[in-house]
Amino acid sequence: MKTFNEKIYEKLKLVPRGKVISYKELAKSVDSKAYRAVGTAMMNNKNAPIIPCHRVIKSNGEIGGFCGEVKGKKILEKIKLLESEGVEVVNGKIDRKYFYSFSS
DNA sequence: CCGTTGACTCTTT
DNA sequence: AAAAGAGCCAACG
Repeated sequence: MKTFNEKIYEKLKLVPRGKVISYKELAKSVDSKAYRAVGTAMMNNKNAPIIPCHRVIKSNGEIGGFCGEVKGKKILEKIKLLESEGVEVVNGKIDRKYFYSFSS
């Protein structure tokens, strides 16, 4: 039995470049509503290189607090640059059309 | 086993 | 529109 975070990682890895997904949708993809646990899994994520955490965002289209307004940290622009490769980031937010869905 | 915590989300004010 | 409160699940001590 894989742990919750493992399942989340698998799903997240399936998200194509230029697309993003919200915590809720990600949790739902694993048949759970643990959107909180999803975020915790990302924080704990030991598979950092294989997990595009920056591709996971909030449902309202904003980036997660992990790079939103971290004083002293400049990762904010780094994330925006990564998303700019395929996702149009407007005012620090992402359009719904860039949201990836597992329901095909 | 229970209480606290967290990269969240939804509803109401 | 912005802010606050309640609800949600999993991991840790």
